[in-house]
Amino acid sequence: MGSTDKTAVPTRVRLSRDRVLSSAIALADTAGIEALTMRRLGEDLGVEAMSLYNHVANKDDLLYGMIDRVYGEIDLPSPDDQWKSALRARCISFREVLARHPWATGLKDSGTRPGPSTLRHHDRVIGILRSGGFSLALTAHAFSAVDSYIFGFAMQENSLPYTTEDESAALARAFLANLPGEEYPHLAELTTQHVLQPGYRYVDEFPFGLDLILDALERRLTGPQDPKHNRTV
Amino acid sequence: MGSTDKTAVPTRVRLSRDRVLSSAIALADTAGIEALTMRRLGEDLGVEAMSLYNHVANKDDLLYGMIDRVYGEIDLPSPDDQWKSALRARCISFREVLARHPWATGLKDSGTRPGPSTLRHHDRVIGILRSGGFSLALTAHAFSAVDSYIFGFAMQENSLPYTTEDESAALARAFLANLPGEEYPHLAELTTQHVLQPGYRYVDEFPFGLDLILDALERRLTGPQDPKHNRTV
DNA sequence: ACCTGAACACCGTTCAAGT
DNA sequence: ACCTGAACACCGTTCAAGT
Repeated sequence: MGSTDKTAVPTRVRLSRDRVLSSAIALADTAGIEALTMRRLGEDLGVEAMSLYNHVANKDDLLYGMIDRVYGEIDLPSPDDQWKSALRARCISFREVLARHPWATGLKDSGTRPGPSTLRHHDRVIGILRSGGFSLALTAHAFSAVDSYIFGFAMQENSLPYTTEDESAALARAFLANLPGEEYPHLAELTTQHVLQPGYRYVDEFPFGLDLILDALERRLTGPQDPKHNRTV
Repeated sequence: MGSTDKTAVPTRVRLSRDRVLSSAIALADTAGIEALTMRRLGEDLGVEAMSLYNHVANKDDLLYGMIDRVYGEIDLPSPDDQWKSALRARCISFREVLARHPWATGLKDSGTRPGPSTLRHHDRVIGILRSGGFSLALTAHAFSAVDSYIFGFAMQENSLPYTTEDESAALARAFLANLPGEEYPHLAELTTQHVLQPGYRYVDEFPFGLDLILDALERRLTGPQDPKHNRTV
């Protein structure tokens, strides 16, 4: 329509890998990963599904690209900061990113084909620990422990069937109503006396476990050497 | 063939929800969760896909049933055991179960519709912590921290592209060959100097993080009260 | 070089029909 | 009560054809 092109054809933004990835992430964020189909993604971009294959090799490649974008969103702490506060900030940012992109939590492809943002991120985290005095073995231990916790927490958080606090309470109440309390007394007690108390939000559990791990790592680092776990290289 | 039935029709084992679940788990274990389709599952059971709908409501219901079976496989420690060793044994069993059924790790449905085995398991874990002297708040903290770690570890373990130690080394070597080492020096160092050292297996990282968390929980339990995290009910 | 239409081999699920 | 065949509305992906 109002195009000043000499051809009367409406100017169309060219497709690109970047645009495909951005649109795919937006779609997965808003409609869920199961809504991300090549046909629907093409529709969102005003293009036939088959055109996407000019910019991504296949759907797996698309998912790899999306995952690398997610890693790129995590705040990269400066390597000059003190290891504990730097790592803590990075972990908090990581969880927020995974909450923003729930579909990314279960995607197991990050390990197989890490993209440039993923590699940069990993290198920085390792560097922070090494600068903080961690041996190679303790660095591997720490990285594994911390990221396992974050991934697992995000997964549990995402698997909760509610989003708002009100919904949460309503569902916990419904859950409790169906629960044979005499059969599961401890579960019933924890639900009524703790989870259903005003102000409870599962996400608030995150810092407890994170600080538990970080404090324990600090103790392993500065305290007496544990020959079982903290052998030097 | 050799049937002693009065009808000459070969006796066929009747379908049942139990048989459907067992067959589905076996299929997912051996061929991967993406191979678990209603048609393929029907084939394995010698039946048309549509017959399955007489025993499961739909595919989601099938997955719920499978998840509950998985929870049923976790060793339930006796509630009379000391909390730390009981919880530790349960965590080790849990990780083993998830390694046996990798498809169960990413399934987020456990929280939404817990089955009887899942409820029994949760009730027992909560009971062990409560008997060990954990407040309700600390019980919730501990449960979340420990299970986040286990789920996340299993996810990372399952996302590794190899299974045997030799494969692992070969792939790490290939990874390293493609890695621009000057761009990611810390990642390159950790890979060559630690991961590629003989005898390294990622699964061996598990007890480090687990004991890190359990020791820290014990300290929170017996040590000076932390008003931020360990408030009583 | 990039986009498209038709086609292929799949999905989960429904429904009426069989026994 | 349980099983089936055909059908529906989807998938990811290929391939030759268009521009």
